[in-house]
Amino acid sequence: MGSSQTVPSRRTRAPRGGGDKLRTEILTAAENLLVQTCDEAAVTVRAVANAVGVTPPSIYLHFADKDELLVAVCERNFEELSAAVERAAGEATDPRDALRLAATAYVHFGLARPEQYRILFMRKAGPQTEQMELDRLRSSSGFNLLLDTVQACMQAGLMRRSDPMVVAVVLWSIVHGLTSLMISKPAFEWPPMEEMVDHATRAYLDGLRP
Amino acid sequence: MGSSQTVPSRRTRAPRGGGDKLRTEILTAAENLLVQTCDEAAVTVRAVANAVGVTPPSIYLHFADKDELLVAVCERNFEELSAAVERAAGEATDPRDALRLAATAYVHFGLARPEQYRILFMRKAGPQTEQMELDRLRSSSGFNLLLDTVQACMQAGLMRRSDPMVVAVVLWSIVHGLTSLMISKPAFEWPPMEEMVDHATRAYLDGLRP
DNA sequence: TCGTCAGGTTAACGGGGTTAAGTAACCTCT
DNA sequence: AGAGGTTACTTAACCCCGTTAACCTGACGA
Repeated sequence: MGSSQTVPSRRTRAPRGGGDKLRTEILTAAENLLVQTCDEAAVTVRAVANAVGVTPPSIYLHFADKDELLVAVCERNFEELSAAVERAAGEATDPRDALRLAATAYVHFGLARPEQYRILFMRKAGPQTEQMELDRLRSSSGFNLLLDTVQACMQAGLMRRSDPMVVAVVLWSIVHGLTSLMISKPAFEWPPMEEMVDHATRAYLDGLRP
Repeated sequence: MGSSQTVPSRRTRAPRGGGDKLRTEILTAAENLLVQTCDEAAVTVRAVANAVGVTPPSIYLHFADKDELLVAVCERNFEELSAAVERAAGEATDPRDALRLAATAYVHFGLARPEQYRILFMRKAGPQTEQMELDRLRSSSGFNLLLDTVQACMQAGLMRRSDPMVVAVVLWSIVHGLTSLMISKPAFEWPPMEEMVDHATRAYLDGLRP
């Protein structure tokens, strides 16, 4: 790989059917920018276009606006988060342990990708963007697995019977609360993350025993 | 009190010692903008200056940058949040109930001022801004009251002995998690707020019994 | 070969944060 | 009462941002 030029030497034009190639190039360039700078503000349309080797208006051939681009970038991470949580839950032997392992995996994943987590779960989204995100959330295997696991706990007699939706949302709130607080106030002297997650979920689930 | 003009007819210049008058005018104008539009993006330096009846550079006579202005606006709300939580805790008879009442008051307060809550607790702040916020947090009566109340629970035999800091932070995470999730995903079909807060804190505190 | 159309570009608009330099009202001091 | 000097601003401008309208041009089927 030779010397990387400062001006990324305009892309060669894509062949006839290959317009979608640019779309994925934009997505990976935007993701790289987000990860490298760790700052959503650095991901400007112009910076992304420049990284791809294209002019800014070309972005709008594939994304309606900047918001849609950011959401598309983070969709991938949402799938990965779902997968990581499911994988962790799969390691457990009983559904109660599955919830605890999933909780730790969730926080761990979020803290490893703070900017993406911030965009996914801490941002103010426009109405239609939010609707899209919610649809994706509800149809995601992650959230449904959470609900199912809560119900499995109740059926197995590990958890007092109550509204599973409330329990699921509260569990989500606990892990989201820890994750988002640690992301937005990194300079605070937080106790060790694993200790907090373990303590929180253990105590909450203990309090829900039959 | 005539007809309010579209162009707010330039302020009359402040007298000699009264330069600080503009500072408070800027703060209240910015707060009004934030509350009325319910959108942080609408609070631009230019809009604030225009609302006060002054030109944009005047803002910088009193605030280093836009960030400092926003933080100054929300400081007031932080004090109010502390006060509201303390007031609620004061209604309780035992420290365990104090925690529950404070939790509900916290979420209630946050949901009533979503944009301010977002700026205070969900934003990415610059390093020095964050340091200021953390100092204010640590020296706030609200956070110290939380810690004290947790310790009071332990001393009263209402709560198993463990690191009070962990318990306090987790309690904070629970209420922050609920508040911030409901703020950033308002279109989700959340169960009733009071039910969730009550369920969450009750279960968590039950799980922490000796 | 030639027209068409996908896959881009050029140029520009309006608005944002921020700064350097200028100006005018106020107060003091004689 | 008038001259400073300080305070409280303004004027003008810079650079970056998202976004749009209009144009261009190379690839490909007929």
